[in-house]
This record gives sequence, C-alpha cells and structure tokens, in this order.
Amino acid sequence: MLSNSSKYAVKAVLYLAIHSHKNKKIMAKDIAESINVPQAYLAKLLQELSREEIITSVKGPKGGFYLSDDNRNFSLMDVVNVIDGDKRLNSCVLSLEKCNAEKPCPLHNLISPSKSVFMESLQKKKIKYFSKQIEEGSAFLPL
Amino acid sequence: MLSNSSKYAVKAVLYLAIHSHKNKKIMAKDIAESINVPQAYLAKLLQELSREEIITSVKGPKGGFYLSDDNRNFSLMDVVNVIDGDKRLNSCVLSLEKCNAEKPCPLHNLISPSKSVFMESLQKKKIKYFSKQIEEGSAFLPL
DNA sequence: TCTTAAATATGATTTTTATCATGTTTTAAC
DNA sequence: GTTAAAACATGATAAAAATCATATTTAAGA
Ligand code: FES
Ligand code: FES
Repeated sequence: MLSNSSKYAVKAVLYLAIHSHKNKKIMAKDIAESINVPQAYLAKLLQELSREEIITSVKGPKGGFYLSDDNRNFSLMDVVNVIDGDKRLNSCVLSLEKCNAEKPCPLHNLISPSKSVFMESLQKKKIKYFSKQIEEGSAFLPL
Repeated sequence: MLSNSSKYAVKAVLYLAIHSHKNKKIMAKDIAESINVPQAYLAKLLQELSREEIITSVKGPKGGFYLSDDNRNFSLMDVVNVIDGDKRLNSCVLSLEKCNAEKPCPLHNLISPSKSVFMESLQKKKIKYFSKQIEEGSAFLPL
C-alpha cells in the first residue's frame, strides 16, 4: 500500500502540522525522535518534501522545518506522491497491469469501491483536516 | 498490502481453481508461464502452499499440482496467510503498532471500514466463489 | 529394474528498500 | 569576519525481498 518511506513522511508532515509554525521551526533530529523514525533517513525524506515545497525549510542556526499556511493546503496524497510516485497507490491488488473496471481482477470488486473512497479522501482532505482531527483528540499520532 | 509473493500465490491458486482437477494436474512450469510469474520462484511458493495443504501435489512423471474439493474450501486469506503471515494485512496503514479503534491513527477512519469489508470477504469467500466469478466472465485473471 | 519426469529441499545471487555516514552550503549570532 | 548550527547533497552499507540454480526424492512407464 504505502512504502515505509511515505509512512514516515506522512507522520512527519502531520507532526509538523501540529507542532510547527512560521516562528516555531523544528529540526529533523527532533521530528525523527518524536515520531520514532531513524534520523538520517527522515532527514532525506524531509529534503525531498522541501524540494517539492510540500514543507518549508530554513537553513542555518535557528533553522529547521515548518508548515506554512500554503503547505497546509496540500493533501496527504501529495506527500505520498512525492515519496512513492503516483503509480503505487493506483495499482491493482494483484498487480494485473492496470486496475480498471472493464477488466477487473477477481479481487477488484471486493476492494475497489472502498479503495476509491480512501484515495479520494486522501486526495481531497487537506493536511489541515488531519491536524484538526488530532487536536480534537479523535485521532492519534505517536508510536 | 499484499507482498509480491502472495499476489503470485493467489494468482496461481486461482489459476489452478479454474484449470486443474483431480485428474488434470498442472506442472509448476506451466502455471508460471500462464500467469506470468518466474518459474523457480513460483515453484517455491507452490511448495509452501502444498506443505500447508492449501493445494495438492503429486510427484514424479505425470505429476503436478491441482486443487482437490477440500482445497477449494479454503479462502484466499488462507493463501495469503501462508505466504505473508497473518500480521501483514492486520497492520495499521501508518504502522502505528496496532490498528485499533481505541487509538486510531489519523488515517484509520478513512480506511478501516473499507479494509474490514475487504478482509472479511477475503476470509469468508471460498476459492470456489472466485473461480465461479472468473468462469462467469465477471472477473479476469491473466496479466 | 532402469530411465525419466515431476515435485521438493536448500542455498546462492540479484535487486530493491531501508538505513547510515560524511562532506558542503547557508545563515544567525557574536 | 569567524564560528557554529542547521539543512542539503551524495554516496556507502545493511537488510529484506525477489529471483535463480542445483542437487535430491518420488513415482510412472518402458
Ligand atoms: S483490477 Fe485488480 S484491483 Fe482493480
Ligand atoms: S490505527 Fe492506523 S489504520 Fe488503524
């Protein structure tokens, strides 16, 4: 479904959504510790996200990562696409070339409706939505 | 979601469900070719399934694999469990220890209902069900 | 009984994914 | 300007997954 890498990326972005701010940057090391992900590995992922402007970074002392208001309007699908590419989630459960309703694999009807719903939410709901969920206590983040 | 290996295994089992019979055994090599999976790799998977008695094998000349009536009463979940173990499908999308409703991750509510449905069907529907689908032309198998 | 065709067992290799390490650039603070 | 703290870039290593290779066992058929 999601690679380990994009799981890490999603967790990091959500962490930033809750804890960071334009004038409260957080360094890679601290994020990594908080979300239980290897530091150097996460650093690399954060760089990719920053390069694609999904998150914002500031170099030098007092620097770090944070989510701007613009950043918060991205969807988690955007995060996943940066890390995993856009084919992974779209593929058939049995990897039969393309997942399509015209030539469905035997599992297609079992999973496709629900998966579509999932992917649409992931696409449509902005990062803001999820941070609100967490702040309201209806969803949880740490390990 | 599913490992490559269990995708192969599922495809092979479904192939056997449609094409094999007590007196129509099929060798690993032929199955592999038909479902587009590397021969030696599939052979190994078939051996695991055979060892767990999800499929039936006969050694020696004129031997091969087939699905007995008993075999056809297994579910695809059984197939997946033999290959991937039973934790993989049960895990949280974000890999937050355990997926449970009490402490749901931010994606839990998005995916869990649909995933439950999927897993239940995978558990409850027998191999027979899927082969019927394919025979009726409402689902497709090859590449 | 001998040969041969199949599964089975075991392990080696390759590829992919995840992880670690090290040097370079930027910039705030002194 | 010098120092130091951060991101950034690049590549090396390790672990896991997928793939390949080879020798052994079983049983049909001549
Ligand atoms: S064709 Fe397999 S999931 Fe859609
Ligand atoms: S807790 Fe993450 S999917 Fe259930």
